[in-house]
Amino acid sequence: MYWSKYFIPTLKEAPAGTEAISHQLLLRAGLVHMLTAGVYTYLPLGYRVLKNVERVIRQEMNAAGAAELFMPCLHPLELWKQTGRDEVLKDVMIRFKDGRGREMCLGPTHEEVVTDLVKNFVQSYRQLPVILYQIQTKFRDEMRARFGIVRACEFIMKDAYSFDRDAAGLQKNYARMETAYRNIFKRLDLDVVVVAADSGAMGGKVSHEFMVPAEIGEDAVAVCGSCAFRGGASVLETAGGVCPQCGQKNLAKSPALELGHIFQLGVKYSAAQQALFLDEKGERQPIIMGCYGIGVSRVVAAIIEKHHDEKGIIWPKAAAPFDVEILTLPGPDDAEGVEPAARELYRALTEWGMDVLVDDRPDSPGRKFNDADLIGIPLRVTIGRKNMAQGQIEIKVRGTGAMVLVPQQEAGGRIKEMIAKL
RNA sequence: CGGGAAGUAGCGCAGCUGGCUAGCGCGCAACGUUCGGGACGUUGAGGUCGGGGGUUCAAAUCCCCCCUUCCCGACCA
Repeated sequence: MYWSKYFIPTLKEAPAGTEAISHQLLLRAGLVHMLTAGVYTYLPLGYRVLKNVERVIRQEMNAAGAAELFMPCLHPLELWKQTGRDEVLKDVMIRFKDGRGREMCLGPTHEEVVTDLVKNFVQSYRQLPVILYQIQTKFRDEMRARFGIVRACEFIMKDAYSFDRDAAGLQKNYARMETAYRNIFKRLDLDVVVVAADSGAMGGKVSHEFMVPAEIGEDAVAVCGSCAFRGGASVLETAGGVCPQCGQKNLAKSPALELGHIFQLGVKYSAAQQALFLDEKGERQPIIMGCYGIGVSRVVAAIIEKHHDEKGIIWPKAAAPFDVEILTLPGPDDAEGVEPAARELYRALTEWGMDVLVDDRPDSPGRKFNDADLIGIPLRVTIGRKNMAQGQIEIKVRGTGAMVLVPQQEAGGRIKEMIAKL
């Protein structure tokens, strides 16, 4: 991809009224644009990041045996009345009447819809277990949207639902999902704390939240300053400031962002919606359910919150919109062949399967360097007239600042090696 | 939904105790000079001063109502 043909509207200054670092960098790096409070457009670069996060999630979900589908966001309110959640969630639900006068809502979550689906197709224990998931837009009428895409009215969520014949099956799928979640966050370089949580309006008895300590967090976790211990905020009350792992009195409360939440729902929905199956004895039983959510767009904000410096974003490899940015600094007549060298390297790297962005804009070096730092692509390859006169190309790692000069012919190979090490 | 702050060019802001043609920086367009860390010069385009009402000879500026955004709190599957 060539920058001059792409669409990356970077900003020199942070827009007024932005507080969170991730919010500022999302806007400054040209990743998102606000339409109205809590409603954002994902610009090409931000959309690439979103798709990368989704890819990681899909891979782990598929590996865990979940099947992807895609449910509607437009729901008849009638369905929600079956579980009474039209009342429970009425404050966050965006409701309206359609042209025929039917009461409708935009889905804030999908338990009712997926349960309705499954009850149509599952009649026997032989058809269980099954895990379904989707990555889809959710709508919540937040009274106070906050911190850019951290808490939005329209956002992307991965929601999975497990259906089992018994409690043992649920335990198994629950554990499987927890493992998948740990893998997902690890691959995205997010150091999550898993804590037992309240199930709230979702129902069920057991639930766990996946939290990442972050300044802008609206929840809290306990963090030990002396060892690697991290735990739920409740530890602070029970342990009274003494770390349960190392015994030091160095336990502190840290704000944290909730990125995922998994629930053992039991039969709350299946019973209310009559999602029943026949067991071996020929008796009708409600399906045992679990549900598993990840705030995909919030994960994007969390990654930025955790991976940036004063100059901009430092993308972890798995989320980065591109693997490599080639930055050209040709002279007026390009006697040194900067542009041809960039095109050749772009071709070679792309053939090797890398995603490459070439900043071919005819702008000043300062602007191009600063934009490169801002958008935070893991490797920056500078092809400039001075180094090219010596037949050399510069490669710099965004995260560490490590820089090497290599002969032009070896650049492709070196980049490949360096990418592999990230 | 309670409390606070703010809306002036695409972005960041000044002007506001009423007074000349609404200004600055960035960005944008053209030309020239530059060319490894947000270059320089010249010229130029770009505005319902958030909206409505009122006071006044005169309103970006004062008063009232509304809208929007941000922050704190309540809420948050």
